[in-house]
Amino acid sequence: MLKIQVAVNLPVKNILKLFTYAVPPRLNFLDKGWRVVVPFAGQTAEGFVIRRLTEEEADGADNVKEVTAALGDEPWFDEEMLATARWLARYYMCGLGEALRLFVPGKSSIRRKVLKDESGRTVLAGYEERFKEKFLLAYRITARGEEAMAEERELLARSPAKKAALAFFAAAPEKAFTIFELAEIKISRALAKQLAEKGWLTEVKVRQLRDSYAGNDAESAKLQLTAEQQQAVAAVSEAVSKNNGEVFLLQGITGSGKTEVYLHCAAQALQEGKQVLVLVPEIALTAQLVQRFKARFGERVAVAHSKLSQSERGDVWYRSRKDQAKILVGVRSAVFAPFAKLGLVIIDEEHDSSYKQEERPCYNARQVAAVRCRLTGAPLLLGSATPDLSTYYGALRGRAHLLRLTTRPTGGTLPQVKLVDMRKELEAKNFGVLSRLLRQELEETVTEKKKAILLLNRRGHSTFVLCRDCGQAILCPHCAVAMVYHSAGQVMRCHYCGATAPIPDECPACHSRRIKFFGTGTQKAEEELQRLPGVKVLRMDQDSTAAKFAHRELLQKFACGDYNTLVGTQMVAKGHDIANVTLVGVLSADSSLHLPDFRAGERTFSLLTQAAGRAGRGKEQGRVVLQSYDPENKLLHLAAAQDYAAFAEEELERRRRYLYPPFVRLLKITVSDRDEAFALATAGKLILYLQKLHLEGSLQDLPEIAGPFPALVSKVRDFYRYNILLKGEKLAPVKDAIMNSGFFGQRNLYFDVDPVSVI
DNA sequence: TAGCGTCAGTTT
DNA sequence: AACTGACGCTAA
Repeated sequence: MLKIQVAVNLPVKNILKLFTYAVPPRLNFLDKGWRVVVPFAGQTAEGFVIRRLTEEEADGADNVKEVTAALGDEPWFDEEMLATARWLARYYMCGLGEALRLFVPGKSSIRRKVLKDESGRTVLAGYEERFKEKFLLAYRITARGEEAMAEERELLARSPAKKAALAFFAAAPEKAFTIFELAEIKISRALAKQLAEKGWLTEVKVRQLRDSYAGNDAESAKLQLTAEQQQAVAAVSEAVSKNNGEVFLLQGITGSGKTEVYLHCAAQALQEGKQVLVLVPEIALTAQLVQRFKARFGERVAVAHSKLSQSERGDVWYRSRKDQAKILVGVRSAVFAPFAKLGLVIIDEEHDSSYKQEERPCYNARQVAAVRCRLTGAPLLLGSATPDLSTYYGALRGRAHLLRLTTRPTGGTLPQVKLVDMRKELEAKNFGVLSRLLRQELEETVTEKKKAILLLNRRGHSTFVLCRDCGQAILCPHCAVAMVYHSAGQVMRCHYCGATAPIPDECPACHSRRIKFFGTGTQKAEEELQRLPGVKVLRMDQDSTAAKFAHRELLQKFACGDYNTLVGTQMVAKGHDIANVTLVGVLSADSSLHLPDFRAGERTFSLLTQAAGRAGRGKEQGRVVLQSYDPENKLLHLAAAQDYAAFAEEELERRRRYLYPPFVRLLKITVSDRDEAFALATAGKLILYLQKLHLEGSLQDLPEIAGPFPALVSKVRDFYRYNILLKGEKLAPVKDAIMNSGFFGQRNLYFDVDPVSVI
C-alpha cells in the first residue's frame, strides 16, 4: 500500500517530527503538497503531505493509520511553497507543520468537531471543511418595511438610525445588501437584525461578494515620470523580463513618487502576463496605496487584509492561484499567498516593523519574500524613505541595486525644520506641551485655514500617578510598569496587560492623600490644544481607533471636516497624504531615542522623517517643529536635515563597533515563567548547555552570549521575563543544536530570530 | 486505599 | 492541541 509522510497542522512547537500514514486505494492520487485529514492522538487533524515513501521505506513502516480524506481538489502547495516553508521552519526555528500552516488562510482548512458522551469521553472526533460557505448574510426590505416607511411609524420617528437604515433599503427595494456592504455605510449587523425581527427586513443569503474593494475603478491617468523615476522603472522592468530574482532598493524621500514607480513596474509585469505581490504595512494605514492600484488596474487587483472574513480571504487566495487576480495587495500574511505565475514582489515601507510577526513563528515577511523571489526568479522591489539599515547596507555592498528618488515631482520642496530646546521653555515657566514657537506656528496655521499634525508617542492622559510624599509611582499589580491615567472613565490603565484600577484616594504605601498625575499623553495634549483659540482638535491613538474602520473615519474627518489639528501617537505619521497640512509638530522628539535598544536611533530617525514628510506635500512649503530636551543631539539634526545617508553612515559605524546587525545576526531567547528564580535557572541551564556543546566541538564558533538580563518590562501578566541574546555571524549551527535539544520543546522558552528589538 | 488534580510525555 | 498514564495528596 502507498504510504506518505505528513506534517500535522497543529499550533505547537514541539511536534517537529513528520508522521507516516497509509493511503487507502481510493486516495491513491495523493502526493506532495496535498492537504489531508488524518487521525492523530485519538483526534482528527489536518495534515500536509510532504512526500510519498518509496516501497522500501513503506515496507519498513508498520503500525501506521490510514489517511481519512483529501482536502480540496488539487495540491495546495507547489514545490516553491514547500521549499519556502522548509526554509522558514529551519531559519525561524519552528516545526514544518507550523511553517506550512502559514500558507493556509485561517491557519487550518478544517474545523474540528468533538462529540462527547455523558461521562465526557470522546465518542466522535470528526471535522468539517472551512470555506465551504460561499454565501453571505444579506438583508432586503419587505413589503411591511416599505409600509412602515410610508406610514412613518412612531418607532421610526424616535430612532433616527433605524429610520435612516430603512430609508436606505427602501431606495433599492429589490436589492439585498450584504452585511459587509451595510458596514461600509454604517448600518450595523445588530441594527439590521433588529429591523428583521420587526419584519421590515428579510434575511437572505447571497453569493459571496468576492471583492469588498470593488468600485472606484476609474482608470487613472499615468503621471509624467521624473528622470529618476524613469530610471528606476526601466531597471526593474528589465529585471522582470529577465526573471533572475534581482533585488532593488528604491530609496525615495517622502513625497518623491515611489507609488508611481510601483504602478509602472507592476504594469510591466502584467504586460508580460505575470502576477505581482504588493506588501504594505497595515491596510488601514495605506488605503491610499490600495486606491491607487485599484484606480490603475481595476478588477485585476485583489486586496488581502486582516479585516477580511475567512472565506473572503479564501476567495482572494483562490483568485491569485487561478491567475484571475493579477495583483495582490496585502499585509504581512499575504506573503504566503499562492500564485500561478509570480513575476514581481513589491514591499512598500520595507523598514516597517509590522512585517515582523511577534508571535511564534516570528518570521519577517520581507525575508520570506526574498526567499520566494529567489526561488521563482521574481525581482524584489523594496521601497522606503528610510530603509532598514540591513537592507541599505546590503545595497551598499552590492546585494541589491540602489535606486534613488531625490526630488518631489510636484515641485514642492522638503519642509523647513526647526528644533526647539524644551529646557528653555521650562526656564521661561512654560510648562505646557507646546513650546512658544510651536504654539505660535499652530495659531498661524489655523488662522490661514491650514492644518497641523502633532505627534506625541504616548497614549493616555498622564503617564504615571505618583505619591508626592513617598515618591512611589502606582504600579500595575501584574506587570512591572507604572499605570497610566486615562481621562476617559477616570481610571488608571496598564498598557501591557490592560488591567484597570480606580484612582486611589491615598497612597497604598504611605497613606498620604497627596496623589498627583505626572507626564503628558495624547489625551492631556488634546485637552490643552482644545483651549487654544481657533484650534479644532482630533485625537488619534489606540484608544480612539479601537473600533473597526475608526482609523479611516478619523482621517477622513480630519481631511474633509472642519477640524484643523490632529494629535496622536505614531499612527499620525504613517502612510496618509492629507492636503493642506502645512505644519507638523513633534511634541517630544527624544522620547523614543533613549530606549536601551540598539535600534532606538533607527526607529526615531525613521519616525521623525516620516512625520516631517506629512508637511507640505502640495505646493505649499511645509514647516516642522521638533521639540526636544536634548536639541544638540546629532540624530535630531540629521532627521531635521532629512539626511538619511549621513544618518546611515554614522549608525552603521556604531553597529560595527558594538557588533549589532547588519554586522552580526541575532537570536533573542526569552524565558518567561511565573517563578522568577525558575526562569533565571532555566536561562542559566541553556547557556551552560551551549557552552558545553562548544567545548565538545559540536559548534565551530560559539556565538557571543549576552544575558540573561531582565526584559525592560521584567514582569508582564505575572510572568517574569529574562532575555538571552546570541550574536554571531552564522547562527545556523546554534539554532540547529537548540532545536535538537530538549530545550526547544520547553513551554517557557521563546525564540526570536532577527528580533526587532532586544529589550 | 479510592478518588481526584497536576504534570510530563506521546501522538504515525 | 488533546490524550495518556504516573505521581501525589486528601478524605476516610
